[in-house]
Amino acid sequence: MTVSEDLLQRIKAKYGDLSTAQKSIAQYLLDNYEKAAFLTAGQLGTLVGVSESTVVRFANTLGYGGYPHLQKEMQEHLKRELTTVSRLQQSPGKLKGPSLVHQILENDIKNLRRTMEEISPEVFDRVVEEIGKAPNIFIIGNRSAHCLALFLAMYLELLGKRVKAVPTGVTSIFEQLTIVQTEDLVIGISFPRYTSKSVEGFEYAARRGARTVAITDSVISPLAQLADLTLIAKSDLNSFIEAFAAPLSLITALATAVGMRERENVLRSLEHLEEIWDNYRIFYHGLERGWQEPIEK
Amino acid sequence: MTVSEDLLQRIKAKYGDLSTAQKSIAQYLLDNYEKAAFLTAGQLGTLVGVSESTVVRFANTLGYGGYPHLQKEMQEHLKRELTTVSRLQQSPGKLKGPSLVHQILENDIKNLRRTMEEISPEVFDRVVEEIGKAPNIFIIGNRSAHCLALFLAMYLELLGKRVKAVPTGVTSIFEQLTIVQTEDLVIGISFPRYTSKSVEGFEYAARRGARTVAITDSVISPLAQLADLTLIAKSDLNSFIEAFAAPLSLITALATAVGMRERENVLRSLEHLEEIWDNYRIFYHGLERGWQEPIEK
DNA sequence: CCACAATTGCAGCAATTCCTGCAAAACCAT
DNA sequence: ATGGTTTTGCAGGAATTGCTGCAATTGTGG
Repeated sequence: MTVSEDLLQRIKAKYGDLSTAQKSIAQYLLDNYEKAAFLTAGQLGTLVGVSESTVVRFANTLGYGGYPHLQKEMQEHLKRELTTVSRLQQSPGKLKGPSLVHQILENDIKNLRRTMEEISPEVFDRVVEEIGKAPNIFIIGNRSAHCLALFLAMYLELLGKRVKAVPTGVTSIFEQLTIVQTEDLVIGISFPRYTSKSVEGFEYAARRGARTVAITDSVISPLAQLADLTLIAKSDLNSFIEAFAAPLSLITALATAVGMRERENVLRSLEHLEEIWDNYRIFYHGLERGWQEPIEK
Repeated sequence: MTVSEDLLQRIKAKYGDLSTAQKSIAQYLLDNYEKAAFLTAGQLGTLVGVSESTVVRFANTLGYGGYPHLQKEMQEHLKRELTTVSRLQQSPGKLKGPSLVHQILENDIKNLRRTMEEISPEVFDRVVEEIGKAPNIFIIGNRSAHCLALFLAMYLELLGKRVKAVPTGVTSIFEQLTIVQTEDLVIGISFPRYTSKSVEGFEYAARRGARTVAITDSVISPLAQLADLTLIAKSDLNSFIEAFAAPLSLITALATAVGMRERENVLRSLEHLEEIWDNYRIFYHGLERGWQEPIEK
């Protein structure tokens, strides 16, 4: 816990006693430990302009058992930085222990970051294209992913698309997919542990020649193997429940992008909807906020 | 640029040709490269449960010159993630091409952060209590919030609770809520622009003397006024679509906490479910991972 | 300028990590 | 089952990386 601080503090504490060459190493570490964490003693030495031995002795001076020990500490520091929200680190004694809520929200933040990192804007755009021009859209999603499927379906419908969420229900997925045609788009949403019905349904659709998009958690998911286009959203689960924030966010982005693509149509049909919503009092009227323009600084 | 994609793409390309042991390595790398990047071949092998040799051969199969080469690639990937994220953090929305996806995911990260700051662990715990001891639970959620309601309902059901998601459907919310009793718990989920049906239904339940919990976006939301307990999840919308990542994450945390509260019961009923799942082949079997314990340090 | 101390780099040795031949085990299709 | 193929782990040698004695260098105060 205080491990990462240790490194910085050790350097600070001993900095005065260090020799010139060692000071330059210390300097480099403070500025670039995210690079240094991966270097061998020799490489680090060359980079800083000192010999390998000096680097080793530097580690010893700081009180480490050897260079590998120092290196490990840098790596821990790095890992910590990756997974922890800086805000939490800074906020003082406010939180006694990282409560469960915090752990889970933090985990979802990590998933979102990672998703952001791995998502390919090109693929994303092409998916938006596909959704835009597809005459019919089928969305496969079972169990927990069904909620995601419904969400996507609902918004695409709002945007004037012909959409059908296809869960296993009264009729099997296959039956519901018999009407799929080659121009149609099938979006499969599935995360570990992938439900077999979803995989089979998706496979069936692919074999029938439909265009296929997978929203899943990794390139090696069974859906990704079958799909024309794959969008990755991370969903590391560290409990028995899926962490679906990232997939949901991705789906939100998808729907938004589709909306942007056909701005005119969408605005028109939204205006129309507003009227309906108003007439039928769909929304609560105590706190009506009205339409909000995309703001954000 | 394409360096980091290379690793993923290589894995995807060769994944089919890999053996079982190698697949589990691939799996581990995709989920945990931030840890794997620091490990030696031997350590990685031990962690995944295969021999060092298999790890080395895995690297070769992917086309790398050896394990160090593969390792270097993971490190590059990691470094990239670090720098990208910090860049994104520092200048939100100021990127050269701030793609829509990034904007939206980033916005959701912001929502999660603010939710994390504003959530009260005490209230959260009390809500968990309430859920735990309630004989029946009703979850009100309409339109987009319906997905959230379904999600929560599904998991609570999995945990052995008597739950009913109450959307406007064949019968009105009121009709569905006539059976509510004073010991029962009603959870209302609603975000701007609050659907009137949800507010009215929630109000009705409150007047009937049920215990009430609101999951909503602010203390001044109509639901919060009526509820015994209120959980705040931020959902700043910067488009016509709600950003529901934070509420979803909060709900995930809720369900997890409830699960933890009754660990024994839950584990027992999960074991039972595992059997059922297995017998009926609910999950896809190519990539079966089995039950994973909550790990993380 | 000299003597002495501290620091540095080299070179070779020690330790770790990685690679590969080989036999046992697992798998698979008869 | 059975024979053949593939996969796996082990063991030991190869390569890399880290450590340290020693001599050269630098720096310093007299």
